[in-house]
This record gives sequence, structure tokens and C-alpha cells, in this order.
Amino acid sequence: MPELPEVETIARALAPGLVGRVVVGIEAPDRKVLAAPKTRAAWARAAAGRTVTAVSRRAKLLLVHLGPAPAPGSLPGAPDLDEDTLLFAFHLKMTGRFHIAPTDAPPPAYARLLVRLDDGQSLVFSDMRRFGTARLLTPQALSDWPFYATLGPEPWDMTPEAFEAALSRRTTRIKAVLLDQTVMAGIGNIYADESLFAAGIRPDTPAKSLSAGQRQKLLAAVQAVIGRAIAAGGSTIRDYRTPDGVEGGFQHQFTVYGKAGEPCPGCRAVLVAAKVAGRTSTFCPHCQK
DNA sequence: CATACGACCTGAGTGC
DNA sequence: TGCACTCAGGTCGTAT
Repeated sequence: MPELPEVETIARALAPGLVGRVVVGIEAPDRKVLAAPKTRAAWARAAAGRTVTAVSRRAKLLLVHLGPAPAPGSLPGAPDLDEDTLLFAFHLKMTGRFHIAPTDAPPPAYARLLVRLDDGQSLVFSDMRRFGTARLLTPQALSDWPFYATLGPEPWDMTPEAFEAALSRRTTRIKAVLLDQTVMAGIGNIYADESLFAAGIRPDTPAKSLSAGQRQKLLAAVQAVIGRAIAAGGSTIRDYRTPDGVEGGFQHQFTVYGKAGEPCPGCRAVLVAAKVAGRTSTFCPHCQK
């Protein structure tokens, strides 16, 4: 699913309906989504009575911030979840979606986790392919989570110097480096292909063989592409929607992603698809070197 | 340590 | 209509 621009769009759309609401219950029709803690009881006990204070994003994670419980502490079982503040950390993986829907309405298809709110609405996390995960944790536990702790900077926080250093020591292909969340966070298959086209770089080029100028151009391309995608509300290929069911708009600006066999928007040569880093990659064999 | 690749799931689309 | 097959926005565990 969703890469950085889609999760950012969702976070912005969810905030108005969630901030200030009190969690009155949790339901998990599919326990597989509960990555930590793993029991429904622990989720319900730790979250109930807490107020949503903010909705944010880091990399492709959606974070829902919760304030103190009315009567914190003293309950047995999971003392670390009696902290003043907790977070829901959702990873949407390929097909995760969010909905805000009336609690008394039938749940959306593939509903995996439902957060009942005090205004008669529910935040529903749905996920057809069941790759998505939800965590309920303290700010400290979030920082200690290895996936979170090893995330690289957001694209606009990446400095040319750090990008140069990361690429110059990698032997693998540049596409794999862009997809590596520990180098820079938030890039997935769509935005990797779009950025590589914008920078005129083939996806299978070894990272360390790029020139300094090419690396500079690539970082600028990533930042520009991600920025334009956020402005367009993300990209809808199939499943992605905002919580209101609205599609993104950036798919109409794709230059190469999903366009193998079509003419290159720059030179009209036929765009080519190849497997790079295990992912289908589309590029122009003429414009990208 | 870095890299490569199958596994995890369910469905949509294609071709026979 | 049915079946077999391929592909899909991401990460993780295991093998090399």
C-alpha cells in the first residue's frame, strides 16, 4: 500500500475526527493484527478511557497519540501500559485502510481492528491481505522498537552529505537502496521508480557507481516527487483511499510507474519493466543511464 | 555485516 | 463458467 505520501494524507484526514475523542472500547475481529500486545484484553484495558491528543506519521507508520487514562496505574498484567501517554502505531503494509464510521453501522470489509469512540463513531483499520499490524505502546517502547529505531531520516531531513555517504558505501543497486527504510524512510516501489526517472538514473545501477552529481540530483528528485505526491493526496492504484473514501490524485502524474510498454514522456521510447530488488521496476532505457 | 530471496495473505486480472 | 497462473503499494526471517 501506502508509502509516505498516502500515510501522510491519511494522518491529516483522520486528525479532525479523532483529536479530542475518548476511546470507549476496542474490538479486534482478527487477532493477527495485534502485533503488541497480543491479547484483546490488554488492548482494551490499556486504551479505554484515554483521549486522542494527536495523529501523526513517521516513515510509513501512522501514529495515534493517547493521553493519560482517568485512573492510571494499579492494574496487574501489563504495568508498562499504565504510562501517562501511549500510542497506536499502525503499519498498513500493502492493503491497510482506515475508515471513520458509525459504531452501529456494519463494519467495512476486512475490518481487523475497531476503536470505539465517545461520539458514536469508530476508527476502523481494515486490511484485505492481513499484512498490516497495530501496536499499542509507550513512547519509550516505540523508540526501542528495532524497526522504528533504525528508520532513516524523512526525505526532507536527509542531507546531501548523509545521502552521499550512504550511497558511496553500498554495492547494491540504487533501487534497493531507495527501498531500504534504514537509509531514508518512506519510499516504496512507486516513488522509487518515479524518482529514478526524474533523476535520469536506471534502477539497476550500483549505488556506489553513481557520480556525486547524480546522487545530488536523485535526492532532489525524491524530495520533489514526494512533495508533489503529498500535495496531490497520494496515489491510488487499487486499494488506497483516504478515510472518507477519496482517491489520491498523484497516479495521474505518474511518468513511468505501471506504464511498461507505453512511450516515455520524455523521448517517446518504449518504457521497459524489469525485476530489480525483487520488485517490478519500470524505466526508460533511453533517458535513464 | 551486506545482500538476495522466499514467505507472509487475499484477491483481481488474464488466458485457455 | 471454471481453472491455473501471475501479479500487487512492504517488511521479515533465513541462507549465503
